[in-house]
Amino acid sequence: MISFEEFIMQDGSPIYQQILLFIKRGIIAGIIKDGEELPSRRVLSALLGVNPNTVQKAYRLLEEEKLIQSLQGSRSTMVLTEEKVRSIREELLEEDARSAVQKLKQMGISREEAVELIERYWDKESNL
Amino acid sequence: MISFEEFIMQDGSPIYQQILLFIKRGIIAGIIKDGEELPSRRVLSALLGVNPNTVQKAYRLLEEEKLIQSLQGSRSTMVLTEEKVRSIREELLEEDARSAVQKLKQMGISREEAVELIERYWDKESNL
DNA sequence: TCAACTGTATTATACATATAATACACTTAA
DNA sequence: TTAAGTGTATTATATGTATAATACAGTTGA
Repeated sequence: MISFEEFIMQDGSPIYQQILLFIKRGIIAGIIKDGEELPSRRVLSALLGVNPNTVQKAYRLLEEEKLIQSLQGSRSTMVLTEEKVRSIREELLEEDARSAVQKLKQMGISREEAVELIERYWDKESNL
Repeated sequence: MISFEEFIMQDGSPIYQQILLFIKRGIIAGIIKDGEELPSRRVLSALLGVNPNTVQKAYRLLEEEKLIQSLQGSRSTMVLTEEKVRSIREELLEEDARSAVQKLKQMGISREEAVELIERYWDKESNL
C-alpha cells in the first residue's frame, strides 16, 4: 500500500509536481507496484489538504505517461513494466544527483566534504 | 569579479530565486567578496537574457537581507561580514543536503549507493 | 557640461498555479 | 435498487512570475 502519510510538502515547486515526483520515487523504491490502486482524487486531496483539481492534474500527467489507467467510477490503477521503472529510475536519479552536485560545487564544497555532508544528513533525515 | 557567465538556468524554480541562490552560493564559495560591485540590473538582465524587473526582484531581496547596498546612480555593492557568510552557509548547506538526502531516500537508495552516485556525478559535472 | 549609465518605480499583459463550487456519468457495495 | 464513491469537466477567482514599455532622479566620466 502506498503511504501518502509520508508526503512532506516542500514549498517552492508546484504541488502537482511534488505529488507526481513522490509517486515516481515510490515506484523506483518498489513501494508502489503494478496493478496497485491509487487513492481516489478526493481522498488524496483531503489527506494532503490540497484542492482536488491539484491532485487531478498530477494524476492526469501520470495518465499521459501511461503509468496509471483510469476508468470512470473506479479508482486508478498503476500500470508498470520493468522497462518503465528502469526508465523513471534513470530520469530521476540523473536529475537529482546532477542538481545536488551542481549546487554543492557552486558553494565551493570539495568532493570529500560533499560525501561527509551526505553521510551526516543520512542519519539526520527521518526514515521513509 | 563575479562570473555570471557560469549561471545555468534551471527551469522549475523562479528565475529571481535562481539568481538569488547563485549569488548566495558565490558568497559561500568566497568568489563574491565584501565591497565588491554587482553588475547593474540592466547589464545582468541582458547577460542572462531575462527581464530587468526579474533581476531587480532578486536584488531587492538581497537589499532586504542587507547583503547589498544600493544607491541611485551607482552600482550596488556587497556588504558582507564573516557572521553573515557563516549564516548563509548554514542555511544553504542545510537545505541542499537535506533535500538531496530526502529525495534519494524516497527512491530507496542506500547510503553507500548515494555516496557512489555523488562521487560519480562529481566528475561528470563541469567545473565551476 | 552632458551623454551615458545607474537605481527605482509604474502600468499593462500573459501565463502558470491553486482554490472553490459545481455538474455529470459511471461503478461499487449494501 | 440505490446511496455513496469514483473519474472527469467546467467556470470563476486569486496569486505569483515574467515580460514589455516607459519614466524619473541620481552618478559618473569624458
